[in-house]
Amino acid sequence: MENTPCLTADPVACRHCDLSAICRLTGLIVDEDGNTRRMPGGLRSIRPGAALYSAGAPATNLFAIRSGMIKRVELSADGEERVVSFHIPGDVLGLEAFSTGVHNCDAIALGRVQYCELPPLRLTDESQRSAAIARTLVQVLGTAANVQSTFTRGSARRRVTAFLLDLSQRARARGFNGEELHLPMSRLEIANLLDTRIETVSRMLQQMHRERAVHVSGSRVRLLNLEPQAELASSA
Amino acid sequence: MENTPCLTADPVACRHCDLSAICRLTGLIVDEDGNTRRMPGGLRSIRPGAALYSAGAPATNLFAIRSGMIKRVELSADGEERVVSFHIPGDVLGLEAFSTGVHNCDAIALGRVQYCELPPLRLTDESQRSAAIARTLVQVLGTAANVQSTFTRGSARRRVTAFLLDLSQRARARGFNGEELHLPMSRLEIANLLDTRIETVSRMLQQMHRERAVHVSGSRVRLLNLEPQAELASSA
DNA sequence: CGCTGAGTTGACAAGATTCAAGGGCCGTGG
DNA sequence: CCACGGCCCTTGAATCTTGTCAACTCAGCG
Repeated sequence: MENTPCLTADPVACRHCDLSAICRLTGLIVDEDGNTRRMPGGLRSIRPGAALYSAGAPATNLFAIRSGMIKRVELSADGEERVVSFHIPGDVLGLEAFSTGVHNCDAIALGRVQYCELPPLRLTDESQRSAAIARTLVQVLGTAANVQSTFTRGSARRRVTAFLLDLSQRARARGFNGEELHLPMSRLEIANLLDTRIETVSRMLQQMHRERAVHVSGSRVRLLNLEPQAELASSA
Repeated sequence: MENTPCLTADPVACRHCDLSAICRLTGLIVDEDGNTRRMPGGLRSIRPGAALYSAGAPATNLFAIRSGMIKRVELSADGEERVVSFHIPGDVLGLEAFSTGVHNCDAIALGRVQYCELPPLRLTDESQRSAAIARTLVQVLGTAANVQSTFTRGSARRRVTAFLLDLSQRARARGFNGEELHLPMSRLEIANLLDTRIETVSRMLQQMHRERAVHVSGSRVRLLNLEPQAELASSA
């Protein structure tokens, strides 16, 4: 009766969303068991390539992705784009910029994206609720902080593996199928996340395909026998 | 009359410390203009190689480095050590682990380190102070989160450059001399931060030395004409 | 039906790692 | 005081990995 939903098509349930604790605290949703209580401002959506927010814009709101995927990108001085992270339904965006109050990267939709938008949180009052929200923020933020540099360490093979495993695990944590991935982003965008080249990503995926570690077919990747590579350089 | 203090020897003033806002909020220090009011628990110190905290230990306290430097290291499964970050006086440690309540890396002193230790913060009460503290935490954490993957991106040359510039900038922000660096860590530890090899770090430093970009003499490095190599993109 | 853009593949060049050897510094012990 | 060994850093040469450039396939679309 419960078919695992598709990462790139189906919306995430509130109970799997990082924002749900805050939503409940702020009284935006009442219903806990997965059903959406329509929020003030409603469930919004943007089209492929559109920006959830842009670098330089004031950062006051929080966003929770409900369906589709987002890439966060920084444009370096020389016009190269570097992908900071990909986000799936259940992820919260906007928190990273709280320290400066200004977004430092663009958040671009890879395909159609539905999301919830939270009005600015007021942490300034004396309510118990305010403190509880702050604590939750510190937690969410701390979790996110401890991640990302895995993707730019080690060999190209290890990076691609880490990328796939990370995506798979996160999908599973949100109630999606972690074996059957869709990858709505281009090879170039993957390469920009992993700090390597498009040809290298392609070669690694094909190599892993030949070795039956994954099954690659365009943007569709099935994880078969994917061992997290410790740190490999030379093979005898 | 004001001689800029030495990064690896002199203590940082409270006014340059990230923790000072919190110290003031919690009433631990009263004096704002750089003088230390002895804190409850006092100014502690550890010897070279000793741990400020270790992976797996419960994370409740905050630490502010007053003098000396700290490396944070993760031991990977295969026994390799990977350096997560270096910290200078004025930096706050311990916050990264707030989400899990358990430290995920070791914090090791590179030389003698003096530090302040803050007892567990209680964010649970309803006071205005509590909310203010939480806001400060979110800010400090957010700033720290936006950094680290610069060091593992791009060519080896770019990484070494980024490493030196980052250290220099942070030193300056704390009131130290940003041109004359001491580097109490070994080449191996630098290499482990930059995800490269000790020989590569050595070669890059010597190359930059020959080009008069820096002046290298063992652990002493003077920045002369260090251009940030393409794709700077420092996130504010 | 040919254009276009994304993905793949091959050949070669550039860059990084590996292996090996040597130099300098420092503490220990003769 | 000097000799010695250990450790860290540097340097060179061979090798491997990744980047670069170019060609080709394939699917979508006019």
